[in-house]
Amino acid sequence: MTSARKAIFDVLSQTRGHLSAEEIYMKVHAFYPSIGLTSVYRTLQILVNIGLIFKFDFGDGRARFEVVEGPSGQDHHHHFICTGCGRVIDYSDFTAEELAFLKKVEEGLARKHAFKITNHNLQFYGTCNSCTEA
Amino acid sequence: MTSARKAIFDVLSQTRGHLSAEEIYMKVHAFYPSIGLTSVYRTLQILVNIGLIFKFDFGDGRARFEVVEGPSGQDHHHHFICTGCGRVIDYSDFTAEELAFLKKVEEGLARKHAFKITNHNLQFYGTCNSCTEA
DNA sequence: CCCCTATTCGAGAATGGTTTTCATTTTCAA
DNA sequence: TTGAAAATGAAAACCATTCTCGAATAGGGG
Repeated sequence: MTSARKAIFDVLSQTRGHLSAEEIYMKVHAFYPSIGLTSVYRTLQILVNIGLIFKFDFGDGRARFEVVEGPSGQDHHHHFICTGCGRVIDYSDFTAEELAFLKKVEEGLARKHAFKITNHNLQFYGTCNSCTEA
Repeated sequence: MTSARKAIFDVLSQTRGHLSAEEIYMKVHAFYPSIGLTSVYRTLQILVNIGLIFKFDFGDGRARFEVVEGPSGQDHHHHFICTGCGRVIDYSDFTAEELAFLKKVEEGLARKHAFKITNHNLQFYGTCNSCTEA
């Protein structure tokens, strides 16, 4: 891991939530001015493949990235996306029920189709507080 | 709803699974040759907003569309995406457990943040049978 | 320290799905 | 029929992402 890659990973580790490639680029550029946008994209792809970060699509045309952070998905959470204003809120309750449910699905998939699940992504859509009022 | 829009919706209704905008365009074009790709994109956006179709992103750079088809999500299913070959397989088991789990999450979100959930999206990632062997 | 080779880097160009523009056509109510 | 509003298609624009390629860098022997 080179210094450029470490800088990108550090920014992701130290920032909570949903950064786009360009946002990451600007944050890294602040203290590592020689960084190029190409390297950001390249590094993000590597980190996703390694399994250190997640890549999300919230429907606004640009990918978002988050550190996995924590062994065995301890910081695992879901996203609620407001279809009114596009705001994204983390949601991490009901983990026990979720794990039980997901385990069942994984077993079913493995048994019926011989699929090996490594990851999942659950997103909720709806309207947030202020958008419901308006 | 105009004839062009009906043609697009009909194609989606009569085809199972995961069509891209261009695939839809080609299918509609076969019996409605005057259709333009612009109208396909425009109509798809309208149908998504109305709530008649879903829009998915499987990570291959193009959006996929499916009819909602059926009141109160009766044909609801999830997607398993093979990270090896990109294949997408529908999965619709464990609906009872899922509904119970999702209901809890919706209640939690409504209580804690005053969010109103209208939809959700659950995707699984992993390797399919043939990719695991290879 | 210094080569040497493979890897990584950044700038700019290219890519490609999607959106915008805009003039034309169609719709539909009066 | 008529006229305003909505819808249409072709082409251009858009823009996040990827590709290209020559330069810079890393890092393991000598």
